[in-house]
Amino acid sequence: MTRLTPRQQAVLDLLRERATESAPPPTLTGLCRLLGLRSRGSLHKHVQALIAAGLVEPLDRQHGGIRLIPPAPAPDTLPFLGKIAAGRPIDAFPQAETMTVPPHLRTARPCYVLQVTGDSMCEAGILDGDFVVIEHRDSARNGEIVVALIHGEETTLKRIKQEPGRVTLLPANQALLPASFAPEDVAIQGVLVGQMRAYR
Amino acid sequence: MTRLTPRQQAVLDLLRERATESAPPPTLTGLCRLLGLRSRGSLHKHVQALIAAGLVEPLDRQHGGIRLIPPAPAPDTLPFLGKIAAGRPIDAFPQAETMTVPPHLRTARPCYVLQVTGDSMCEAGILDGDFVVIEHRDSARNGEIVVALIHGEETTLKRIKQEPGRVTLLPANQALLPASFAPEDVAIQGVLVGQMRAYR
DNA sequence: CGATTCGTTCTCTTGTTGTTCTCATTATCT
DNA sequence: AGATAATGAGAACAACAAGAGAACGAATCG
Repeated sequence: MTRLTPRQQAVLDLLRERATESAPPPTLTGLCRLLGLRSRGSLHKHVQALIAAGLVEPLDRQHGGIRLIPPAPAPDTLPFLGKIAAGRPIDAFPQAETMTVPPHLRTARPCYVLQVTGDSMCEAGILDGDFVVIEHRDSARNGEIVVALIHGEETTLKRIKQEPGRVTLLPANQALLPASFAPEDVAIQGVLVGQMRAYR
Repeated sequence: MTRLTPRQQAVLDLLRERATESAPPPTLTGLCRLLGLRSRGSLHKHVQALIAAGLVEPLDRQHGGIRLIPPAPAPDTLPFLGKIAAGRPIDAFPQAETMTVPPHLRTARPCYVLQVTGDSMCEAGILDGDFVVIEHRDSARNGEIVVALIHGEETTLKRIKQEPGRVTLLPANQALLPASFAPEDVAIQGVLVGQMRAYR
């Protein structure tokens, strides 16, 4: 497979950008306006190149015109959403960056990546600066390490213990103490499924 | 192979610098501007010398947007050589399996992947079952975590401390003790550059 | 039915790319 | 001093990317 030209890459990026929004797939004419082009014929060449490269699939003609649907955006790249610390909310990046993640560090369900700041989980082998892969879901089993939103404000990475009428978040650092909350004060935002660290 | 001229080395350095960024490979004209040159023809000679030396590869798309890609563009699959433990040699797989590794967990030099068994490095955040990315080289700086072959028999993962006439391997587990050897009894097989863990 | 919009195909033009060539300048070595 | 290599400028060329625009068939809507 030959490499993409810069323009083809731009078209692909735009398609992937629009894919996340719950909007209908754009038409050729719509893409032209988004790219500032005035000729559908020119854009058609780029799209055909993307189809030939297996990066995009055309949709059958149903509602007036053929529309393009972008494919699964590269299975081993996940969105990198920002940093997480004990006691601070997530510093979310405005635009989603991505990070490539080995398949065995993630699950088949939607996942995302955070970078840990702080040593609240150091005894569990999660150090300051590590990257963690989080499976996005809103419930967890006891003993799992979760991303928890407390009081709608703070987001933290802790091991969870759920009892009737009480939720306890346990750090893995002897210098820190467990904290208990009412179940309605804790919202689970994901469960730890993988971890990575670079030594440099 | 003849030596590189100073100018060729400068071009190579610049290409390697730009390689880490996720930007598209530069064009000849772009490189000219970066180097302060006004003639693509002159730069072309240097690039051809680098290609002849096998240090750089041109892209296959001929005529019309050929760009230069620096060598060893870090394929994201590395050989997975087996398991490593404190006190046992590497259980090498007969045929090399491979594992995909994110680019930021490895270096530009040759690397491979091992799986850790045992808890001898647990206080450094490396637990039983973790995967470690090792850069293949035969020397290390003090304080780095290395794969060391002892007496030509046992292979272990430890933090290294090299003194005149003595090499000490320090585990990161209070239950274990450091071990000192003569320099000729310890062969460094690689240095830790990355680590991964799957929770499942 | 006609009007509109869609994808598709085609030609033409423009700009940029890598490539090759000649020539001038400078530094280094014998 | 003279020879050699390194370096750069600049011109010229063919190949390609990219866009504009026209034309065609098919499908939808009023």
